[in-house]
Amino acid sequence: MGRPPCCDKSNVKRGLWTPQEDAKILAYVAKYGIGNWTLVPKKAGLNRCGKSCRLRWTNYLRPDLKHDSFTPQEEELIINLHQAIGSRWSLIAKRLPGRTDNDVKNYWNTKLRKKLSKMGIDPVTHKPYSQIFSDLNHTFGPESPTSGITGLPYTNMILSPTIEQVQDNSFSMNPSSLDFLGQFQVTDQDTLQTYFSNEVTSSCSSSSSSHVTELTSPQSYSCQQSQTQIFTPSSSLNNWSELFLVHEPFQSTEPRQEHKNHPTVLLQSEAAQQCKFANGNEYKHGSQACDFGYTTGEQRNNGTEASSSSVNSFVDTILDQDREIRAAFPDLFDGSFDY
DNA sequence: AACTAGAGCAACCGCCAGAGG
DNA sequence: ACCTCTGGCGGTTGCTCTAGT
Repeated sequence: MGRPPCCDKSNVKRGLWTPQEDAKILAYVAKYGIGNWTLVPKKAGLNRCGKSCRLRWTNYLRPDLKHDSFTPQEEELIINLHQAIGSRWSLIAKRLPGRTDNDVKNYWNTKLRKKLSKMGIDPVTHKPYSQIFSDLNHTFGPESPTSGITGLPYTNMILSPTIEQVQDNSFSMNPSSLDFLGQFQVTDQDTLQTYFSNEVTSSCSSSSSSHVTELTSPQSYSCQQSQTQIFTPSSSLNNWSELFLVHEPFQSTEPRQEHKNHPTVLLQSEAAQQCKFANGNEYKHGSQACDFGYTTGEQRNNGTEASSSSVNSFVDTILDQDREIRAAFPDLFDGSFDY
């Protein structure tokens, strides 16, 4: 019944490969080509699991692999593709000749994720942290039955980490954490505006004068509007869906109501703030250009009506983004892509 | 010089879909 | 039809190296 096991897993070598073992794999492939990996250990004289041999070949020994560092163009492509299709590393790697899914995954986990976090962008959702906090304000804010701060003037009060938490990186963005809500304080928006305006100002001004082509700092993004706020907490959401799962029950039953006498902080800027890579390419998330933060009610009145992400359902948002993703990367989808 | 923390990366783990027996 | 394996994949671990103290 069934196939025999490929190897005795308790009796195979594990750990790092030696040059001698690599040579055996290379010799085997040169002689027999790529085929049944379960036969490789036996034919090549290796005391390794066939699966391990395959991994060694695909991730390291393949002659077409690049072993040099990632270029800025590759970085940008990874970020764009990750935004489009998530952590489908094999698909992303197929767009990067000479790179494996393991390479791309490692590079993302060690470099790009931190880089985006430092730039005030959540690497999971590719949304600016400010928008996430803004969304949270509408989830746990005055209109939420769980808020506990009802009765406070709505205009300037927002939920936020404390300045100290941001400064010492002790703030956790994991909504599943027991301490998650406890980290928030009710903060006067003006205070935060003052605190973060310096950061935003320097970011915008230096980006406009910078000619660097590598994504090395927040200065690599430029923002074309000035009234934005960037949060840079120490870590990102572990899982964006967790936030929606928390968020959805409160917003799905009834549309969010705005207090006419207290214009609210908008969730998204309708005049989509253009965020660009230093090389001039735009960085977009979802269906709108990258939005670093709030606009005020006054701005809203001067522009078009805001489209709050909490007004649209999560599913609608996903479907909208899906359409754009398919348009941007048509060859990544064969028509059978499902959520 | 010794120690520590963090970064980088190779390798492993566990799951899944499809295929073989 | 059922069971088990293979190949592929994403997530995670743990080792090595390096920079900082």
